[in-house]
Amino acid sequence: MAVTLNDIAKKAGVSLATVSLALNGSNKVNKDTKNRIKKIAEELNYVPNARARALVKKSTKTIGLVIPEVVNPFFAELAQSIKDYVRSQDFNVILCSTDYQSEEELRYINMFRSGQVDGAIFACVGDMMAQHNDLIIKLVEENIPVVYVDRDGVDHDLIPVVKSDVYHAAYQAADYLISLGHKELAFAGQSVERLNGFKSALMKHGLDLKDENVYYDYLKMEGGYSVGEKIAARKNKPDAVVCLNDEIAIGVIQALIAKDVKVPEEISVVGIDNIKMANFYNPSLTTVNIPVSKMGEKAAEILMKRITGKTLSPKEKFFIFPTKLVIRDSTRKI
Amino acid sequence: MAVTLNDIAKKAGVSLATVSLALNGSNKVNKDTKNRIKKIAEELNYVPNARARALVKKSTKTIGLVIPEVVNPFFAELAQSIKDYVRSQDFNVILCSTDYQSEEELRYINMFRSGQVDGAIFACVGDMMAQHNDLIIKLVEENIPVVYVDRDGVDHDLIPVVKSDVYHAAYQAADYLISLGHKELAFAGQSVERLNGFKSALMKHGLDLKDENVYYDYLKMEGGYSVGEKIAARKNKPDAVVCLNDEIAIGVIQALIAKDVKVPEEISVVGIDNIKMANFYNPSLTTVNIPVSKMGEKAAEILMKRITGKTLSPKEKFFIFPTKLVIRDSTRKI
DNA sequence: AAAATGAACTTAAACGTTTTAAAAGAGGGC
DNA sequence: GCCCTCTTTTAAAACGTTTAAGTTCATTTT
Repeated sequence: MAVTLNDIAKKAGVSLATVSLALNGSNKVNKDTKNRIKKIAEELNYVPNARARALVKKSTKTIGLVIPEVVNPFFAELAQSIKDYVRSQDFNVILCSTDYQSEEELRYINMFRSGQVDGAIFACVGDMMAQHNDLIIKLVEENIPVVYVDRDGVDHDLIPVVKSDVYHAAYQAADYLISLGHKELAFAGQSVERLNGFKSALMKHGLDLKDENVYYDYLKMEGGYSVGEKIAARKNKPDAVVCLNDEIAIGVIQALIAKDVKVPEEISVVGIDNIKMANFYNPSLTTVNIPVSKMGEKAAEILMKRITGKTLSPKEKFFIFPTKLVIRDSTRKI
Repeated sequence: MAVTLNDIAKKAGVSLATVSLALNGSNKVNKDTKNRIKKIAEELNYVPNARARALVKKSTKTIGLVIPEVVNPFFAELAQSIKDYVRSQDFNVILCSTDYQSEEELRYINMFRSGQVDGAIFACVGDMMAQHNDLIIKLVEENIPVVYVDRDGVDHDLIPVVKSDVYHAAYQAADYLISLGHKELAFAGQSVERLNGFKSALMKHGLDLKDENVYYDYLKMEGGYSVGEKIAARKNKPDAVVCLNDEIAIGVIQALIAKDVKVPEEISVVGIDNIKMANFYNPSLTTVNIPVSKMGEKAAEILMKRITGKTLSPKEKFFIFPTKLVIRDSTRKI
């Protein structure tokens, strides 16, 4: 059906090897024959068989990207930036979203072991599911490079980690709210690291944290909405809330507004991530920027280095991006 | 390095063929040997080489998904639903986003021709870029099945199209606004089909459309914001605007509010798509629902049918989904 | 003129599976 | 002992490349 090297070889009256060499631009083949072969290939509309090539080269020029879901601006942007980078190196990315299902991650790991990809990036599925770090370590030991992004690193020399300082992000958010005069801060979302950063800011200013002010749950936008409803229903409301991410923050705000609690007049809300929508929401959202695109690009760059056998600088084995407070309209001075 | 059929064969004292047969569950091999082989495979932690398998089976169990960008809730949801469906058939999806670049689409088409995928879905890159329908037709003629979603179909028997009735969606939006008493409607975004639907509603009610009320441009959220600013700056403002999609609508609203034009009190705004954020925005967005997930699932189902050689019902060759008006708070009766 | 060099091309192995056709072995019936 | 049949196993081709190791033949070197 499809035209192969052999077809070209016959038509050109040379051996299949010559054709291969010619099309790959080897300088061991005569210029004239090379051109002749190239012309014939063109005419026949030849395109090399990627499957055959993959077998002999032991490479599919494809990487796997494991994320919890695409329908989440943060991961979408991560995916985009990673795709953009690897694409520039003529690689492709297989989209592996797990929907926070541990078994799905497992299936993907097995697929990776089969050699369908040359490497993989595992993004942040940290807190909320059983991890397969042991299997992932096996994977890299079988020479399939892996890099983690925003996922708690196993301390393994062969698994580089690209992170943002989310501990500090939560700290910044809380610290800013306190500097505005807020005294009773709440936290929404499930992430040890962020919660700890949040706590450390309170501690620094000698504020204490009531249990009822911690909504430590696996939340999405709808979950944020429920938290907002719960807060609105309390007699003693917190005067500010730090959310694990912007989506949750938007959910919280929407619920508060719906229950006639004014944001930021009565309660200040801050998110983390700085997704595009944060700037377009109403009120626009005060948040802590996480440079997702840069992180994705860096992770991809590091993975490609590993795939091509380049050595990493020590810094690249644990690359941490700083976060930055972005002040908008969902917070105000008391 | 990695363990192969041969390794198992040696250890089991049988031929490589027997091992292959055994592991693939053939009933031509003795039960005892089968079990013995399976046990050894287990012990050695064997996993079949996907690259070799792909070569002989002429299948990679992978499809390509071509979309303009992932960072767009509509396409993210489409991607998610397609991934979910094909995953249930043990297939994977390669993420091919073009950033609206015609050449990128071209590169992907060539990659598809090389046999890296068993089929492909091309989503909606219709109006805003040079199309490669001719090359895509070649692709399917080379036996790589393709389905279009929300992309203007070439009239080719081998290219099924899954669509939503966006013409009608725009009609519904405009019709609803008119029923609320609005008389001077504007349109924002670049899509012939939607603009035509919009126009037909005006026509039906005998309203005419001034040129200045058509912001026919390739827009994203930021673009919507500019349009909102322009509208806010006009002395004679339209009293309602229909946007190509929800993102643009949100941009428009955000700008209007920033310029102290109240939505919906002074201007009603309606979107199309019904992304999740439409319900969480403030004001929540009146929009026309497009069942993206269902569309994605249907497209994937049809593609898988084509890949596995099943025949399609006539209906499946042109599958069109109805749209539905969703009334929220960004519109009001005059 | 023999030997050495080098350019241009070819042979054949390799990659790791699947799968077809053939071989080998085990019983059974005559 | 021979022929058949049936089960189990194996050899080998095929998939379409890449590439290391030849081979051929012309040209240069000594």
